[in-house]
Amino acid sequence: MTNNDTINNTERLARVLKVLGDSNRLGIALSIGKDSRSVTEIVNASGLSQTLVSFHLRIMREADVVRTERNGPFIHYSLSDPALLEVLFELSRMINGKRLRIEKTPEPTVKRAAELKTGKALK
Amino acid sequence: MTNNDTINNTERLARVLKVLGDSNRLGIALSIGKDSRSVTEIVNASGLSQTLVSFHLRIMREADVVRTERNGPFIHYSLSDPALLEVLFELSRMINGKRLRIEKTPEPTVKRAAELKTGKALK
DNA sequence: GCCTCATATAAATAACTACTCATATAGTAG
DNA sequence: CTACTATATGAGTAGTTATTTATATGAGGC
Repeated sequence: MTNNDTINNTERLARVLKVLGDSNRLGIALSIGKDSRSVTEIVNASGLSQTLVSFHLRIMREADVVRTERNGPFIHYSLSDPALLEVLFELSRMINGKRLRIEKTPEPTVKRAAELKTGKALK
Repeated sequence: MTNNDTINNTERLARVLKVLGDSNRLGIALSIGKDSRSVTEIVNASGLSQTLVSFHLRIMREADVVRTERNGPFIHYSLSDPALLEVLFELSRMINGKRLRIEKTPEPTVKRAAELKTGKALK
């Protein structure tokens, strides 16, 4: 592996991180999830204007974060690699830590949740 | 967890992603790695100006991506959560796929490295 | 063909970001 | 205290980005 490859890999990674580093786009990615969603669905879920959603979807498309598929008058968007979600959840866990997770929290036990409520686990 | 928490979690995640979504900052984070590096070391490793490195380090510090510790005249920076590296490597693997890894590849065996050299593993 | 719905694109702009250059602060040695 | 090294900060700026408004394209039904 040449040094140049490393640079390019870093840059490619940075590009994707930047694309996801906008809360509107991140929200869109999370709302697509493992599924496939039409623009209208995304618009409704996000509360953003159709134009703005299309704008962000284009950026995500060009960064190859999402894929499109036409279905009649609809264009359905899905994550190019749904495994992205796991990475995002993991990062979210790291960042939001004891503050719980993004979306429906998948695994915290009742006991753990109780600790969080009392602030006991927050140090 | 209220809906508001979700929004805040998403925003916090986006903020960190944005911080890492600049190739200079990402490079700095990767060059710090599991270690602790002085500003001068980072400057030398990155080839960026001291001012620019300090500028980016401040952004990373304020996003809590890095921590500082003073040692005499030096200020050493380290990743707040070194596990961040694994997440970045995983994402990099997803993105750069068969195109090899970032930095010194941590784990590929000799055999694997040989395959990579011949391009055999690149499909 | 025309109408409607779904989506994309273009242009304009305000806000933000990375960067440079100059300067300041802080630690250590003498 | 002075000199030197290490690091941070402030001001200025060019370039980028998110957003809005207006308009275009494209598919399906009539």
